[in-house]
Amino acid sequence: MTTRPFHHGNLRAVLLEQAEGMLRTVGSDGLSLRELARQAGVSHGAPRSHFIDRQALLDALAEQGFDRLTRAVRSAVDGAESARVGFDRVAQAYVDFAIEDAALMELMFAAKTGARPGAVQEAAGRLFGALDDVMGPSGPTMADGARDTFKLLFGATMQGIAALVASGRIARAQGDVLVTAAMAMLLDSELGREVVTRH
Amino acid sequence: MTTRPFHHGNLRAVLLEQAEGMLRTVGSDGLSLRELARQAGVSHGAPRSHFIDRQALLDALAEQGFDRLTRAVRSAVDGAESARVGFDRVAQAYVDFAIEDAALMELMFAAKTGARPGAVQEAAGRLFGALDDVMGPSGPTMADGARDTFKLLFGATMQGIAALVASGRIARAQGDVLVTAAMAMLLDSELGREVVTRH
DNA sequence: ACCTGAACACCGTTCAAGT
DNA sequence: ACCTGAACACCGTTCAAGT
Repeated sequence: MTTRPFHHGNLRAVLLEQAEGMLRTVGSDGLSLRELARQAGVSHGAPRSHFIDRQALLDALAEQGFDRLTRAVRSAVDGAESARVGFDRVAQAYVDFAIEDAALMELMFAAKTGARPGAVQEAAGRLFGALDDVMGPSGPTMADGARDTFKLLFGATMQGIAALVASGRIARAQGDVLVTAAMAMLLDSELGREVVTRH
Repeated sequence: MTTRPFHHGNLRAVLLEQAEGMLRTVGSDGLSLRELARQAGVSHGAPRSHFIDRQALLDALAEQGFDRLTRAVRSAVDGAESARVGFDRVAQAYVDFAIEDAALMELMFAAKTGARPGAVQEAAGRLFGALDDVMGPSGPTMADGARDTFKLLFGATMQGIAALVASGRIARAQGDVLVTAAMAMLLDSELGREVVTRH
């Protein structure tokens, strides 16, 4: 038998997994390092070996969140027969994620009081990059930055809709209506028709 | 002379004003009731007479924020010669507010872990109502809910753009580009042309 | 009605010490 | 390299007591 049951070299991963669950139940305000350590069966000082402070844990959670959302986006794109269907599925995956893990989403897009570490920004960049795959190849006459504008507008709109649902301001069903309306608006716009090519 | 310099019957207002400033510098995580009491020159138990707990103070801040944003929206609409100009000005005011007071904006649209008190939801409703004034009178052939869909989409998009800027993901200038693109998209869309009448 | 101040449980962070 | 456990300063909340 061993006095260190499972967390032998993987305490960091265990803490992150537990923290993600705790985030869903008590929110980021209620997330406590000491409680996390207790649940993991280690001393309250143990997390220090993996996260320099509480903010470092929150940043790691945000980074992990971006990577998970990126995977969800990629998987939504896979097998979509057109850019239009791909975008509709990505939009739904995006909003689903943001509602299911509202506190995590807030962490990912939180206003930076201090400077954000590079790892989080890079993970955000990977999400941004995944959206390229939905848009198809870049056209020859495409204006500089038009694709970026479209991608950012897409992300901003989905995140805004999800925030309305997560805050209880509107019902989930109305959120779906907004997603449909937003996608029609985005894809049928001049910018959308210029930028989203078929594939 | 008096031992209670200024806070005599208005401690609540003083605490709220200080808290709003504190929110800008340290964020909502760093907002401490005891520090607030210290700055106001009262004992650490004094805030309890006005806010039952920390969450009650945060809710009061959110409510106050909605009312201030509502005033900003109303003032942006005043004197606008057309719905189009009105919406452009409202959009700018909205994003300005959200960037200047990013932490407050997060509080206003935060995911509800517990139930939100009615006062906050009502203040949010007043903001929503102010947007009606920008849209002009409702047309006779207008589909049910189309106006609501448009208003919500407008708010969601602006909030999403502001979150991208506030989180340092994009620069302020790029945020302005997104606002312009979003307004063109919204107003030129089928929904927009149906819903925004001239006045 | 509003504020004081002691008391309590909890927290994040630091750090010397162990393995 | 990773974890323990004491120590410290700080916090939210409660509550009897004062005015």
